[in-house]
Order: sequence, then C-alpha cells, then structure tokens
Amino acid sequence: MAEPGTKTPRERYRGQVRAEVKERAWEQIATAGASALSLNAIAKQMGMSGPALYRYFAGRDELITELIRDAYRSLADTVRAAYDSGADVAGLAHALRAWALADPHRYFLIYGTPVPGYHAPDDITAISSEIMATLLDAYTALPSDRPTTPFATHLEDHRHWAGDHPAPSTTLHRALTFWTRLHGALSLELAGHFKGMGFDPALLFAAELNDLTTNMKADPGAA
Amino acid sequence: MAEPGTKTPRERYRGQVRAEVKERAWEQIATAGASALSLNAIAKQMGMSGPALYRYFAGRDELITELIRDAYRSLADTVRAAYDSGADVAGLAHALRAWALADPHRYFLIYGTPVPGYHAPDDITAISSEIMATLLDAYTALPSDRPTTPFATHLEDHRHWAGDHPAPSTTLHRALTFWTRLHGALSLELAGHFKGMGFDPALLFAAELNDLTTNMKADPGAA
DNA sequence: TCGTGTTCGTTATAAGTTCTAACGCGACGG
DNA sequence: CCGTCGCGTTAGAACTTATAACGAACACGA
Repeated sequence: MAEPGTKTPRERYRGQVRAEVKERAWEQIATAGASALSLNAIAKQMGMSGPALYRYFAGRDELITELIRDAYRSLADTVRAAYDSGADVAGLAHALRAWALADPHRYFLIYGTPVPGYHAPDDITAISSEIMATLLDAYTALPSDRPTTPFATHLEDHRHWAGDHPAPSTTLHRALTFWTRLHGALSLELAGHFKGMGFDPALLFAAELNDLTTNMKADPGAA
Repeated sequence: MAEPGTKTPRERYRGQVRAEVKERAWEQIATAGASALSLNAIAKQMGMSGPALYRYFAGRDELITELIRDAYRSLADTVRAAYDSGADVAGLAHALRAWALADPHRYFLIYGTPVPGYHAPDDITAISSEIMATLLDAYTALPSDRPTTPFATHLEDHRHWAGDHPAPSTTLHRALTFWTRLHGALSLELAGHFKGMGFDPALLFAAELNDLTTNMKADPGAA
C-alpha cells in the first residue's frame, strides 16, 4: 500500500493521461465551444482510438464536470491570490476581468447557459463559497457609509450562504451586488453583445466598479 | 402571381409546417436545452421521418437562428408593449423579468453562452437596437440629477448604436447600466446560482432596480 | 379535362457522435 | 517468476446531422 504522498507508477501514468485529455479538451473548447467537445476527436488527437478514454473518464459528462471544477478552482485561486497579495475590492475586480478575458469559454463554463439536467456536485458549490468568502474579506476592509437597504435586512434572515463570516448584512448585499453587476457587464462583453456598439467595454466595467467601491448616499428626496 | 397579401396554398401549408416545427423545437428546448435540440426527434413527433424537415429548414443552424430571431422579436415586442401602455423604467424592468422567468431557455438563447462560429444576421442586431431605443425612450421620461460620468463622456464619441436618439450621453450610460445590471441579476438567478443561498432573487432584482431608478449623488469625499 | 412541373415525403446512405462489450497484450507487484 | 490488474484494441448498437435519389401528390395552365 503506497503512502498518500508517493503514487504507484500506474497512478502516475493515469494522472498524466487524464491531464493531457483535459488539456486537449480545453483547446477544443476554446476553438469550438463546450457543446462541440468530442471524446473521439480528443482520443484521435492523442493517438489512441475511441473508447480508450472511457478508462479515464466515465463519459462526456464527467469530463465536463471535471473541467468545470478546474475552472472554479482556477477562479477561486486567482481571486484569493489577488487578495493575499494585498489587492482591495477593485483589485479583485480587475483580477476577475483579466481571468475572464484570458479564456472566455472557461468563464462561460461556470456562468454561462446552464445544462438542463446538470446539477453541480457539492464540492463545486463549496469552491463557489470560497470565492464569496474572499469577496466578503475584501469588502470588510472597505469602510462604508452606505445606508442599510431593505434587501440587506432580508439577508439578515438568509445569510447561511456566507458561512460564519462576521460581515454585516449590508456587506453581504454589497458583495452580492459586486457579483451580479460585474457578471452582467462582463458576460455581455464576452458574449460579444457590445460588438459594433463602438464603446470600450473596459470603461463600462470601470464605471460599474467605481459605483461598487465609491461611497454614495441615497437622495433623501426619492421615495 | 399572388399579391403580397394572399398566399398560395402551398405557401400557407409551408408556413404552418414551419410554425409547428418551431413550436416543437421550443418544447424540446424547454425540457432538454438548446444543445439537445434534435431535428430527427421533431420530425418523428410530427409523424414524418427524418430528412423531411430539410424541405423547411436548411439545417439545425437555420432553425436555431429562426428561434433566436423569434425570441428577440418577442422580447422587443414585450418591452415595447409595456412602454406603450404607460410603463416607466421600473415597469420595463418588471416586464423584462416576467418575460425571462416565463421561459428561461428563451432568455439564454439570446443572452447565454455564445456559439463560437455563430454570427447574428443584421436583422437580429436591428431588433436589439429596437429594445435599446425603447429603453432610451423610457429613460428620457425619467428626470435625473445624476452627475455626468467619465464613461458618459466616452459615450459622447461612441453613440452611433443609439441611432439618432436625442438622449444625452448620461442617459445612454444609464440605459446601458440598466441592461448590464439587470442582466447580471437575472441571468445568475435563471442559471440557478442563487439556489441554496436562501434569499429571494426578486428582492435582489428590486434592489438593483431601485438603484437604477433612484436619483443619487456621488459622495464628494470620494476620489 | 388533361398534361406538366414544382414540391413534398420517402428510403438509402455517408460520416459523425457516445458508449458498451469482449478480447488480448503487457506491465506491475507479490 | 507468475498471476492479476489495467490498458488499448476492435466490433457493434443506437443515436445524430445531412445529402441523394426516387415516387407520389398537388397546383396550375392550356
């Protein structure tokens, strides 16, 4: 029985093949999209024929799930690394955008059109919580004079997704808003919906980010 | 030669079949997603076998393009109808959300993960402009005391996508922000990313909408 | 009323896909 | 050194999109 650290030659080989399969899969996704991912084509590319890959992945779904997991992991690590090296909320936003622009398909694998039957395993939702936790950490360091909101009071009763993070519910609201707004600007940019409109998507992103990090007061005159 | 109004029996029949095919396609998309759309299955469902559908659609791509066009048309009409019946910006937002919730797959067909090779025909981008024009109309009726933004001045030089709409560039910015923020909240909700978090997505949407319609002043203390 | 020609639906076929099953070779490990 | 486990193969089933060729039904003009 091998210790957890060392692996048997077979395990090493298996790991290498799995890694190469995933690498080819990413290339294929980058050029043809996730829906056109073909196990057959990957096998041929690697010099082996068809069903050999089923020794390494139970099927197309498992491969894609693995890719999604890797994508989440990569995003969580990127965000965390930015935070650990001293980045503030804005720094996190720029890290997110850079990560997304580096490989749009990887972003859409996480935040794109959901597959009807598919349900993410628990460990993937756990990674998602990691990202949220980092965001809450960053927002905790950012002082705010924003007034509390009805939604924030609603979150008071529904904050279990934040784990045991001590951030006040207004911070929860801000983090959630960070997520939805930047995803909105980013996903439309990556999907090409701004193509032909002429303006610079980076400036739109920057404008949204500015709203997210600038302290504002609600106009008392408004209802 | 038939006048433009009346159609030959063959054209009527052709139109009926095309319509039924699209109807079945929508059902199939609603249950299995757009990627699982099968011409063969639709044909069988309609009592005819396989390649018969190629008399009506050049292929899978043309059918999907047609569905995308219909989806855009439906959204543009919905938004326009809301505006014409006196809805303000908030009314438009609620119409948008209701439309999206009524058939999430239809929403994702427009705003979901882009197909790598696919480029939308010009008439589809024209419908997109229609939606934007309606939004600009609604925002024009909404008075604003918001300060101008760097992005708004940038839009000053890139406003050709607004056609000849007389709205000031700050309004262009507000309309664009309406789009990206509501899309952000809506798409994450529809994709199920809020599942298990417990809070009510409608309240998050309402909070974003409130920010989009409430007059605010930037805190002078911020850089 | 009777051709004529367009259009439609069929079957057959090609080239793909995922995935299972059965078989043999080779290497790893006791 | 030898058994067993793992890997890769080919064969095949059940799908898919899409094209080709054939026959029948229908609309339309003479």
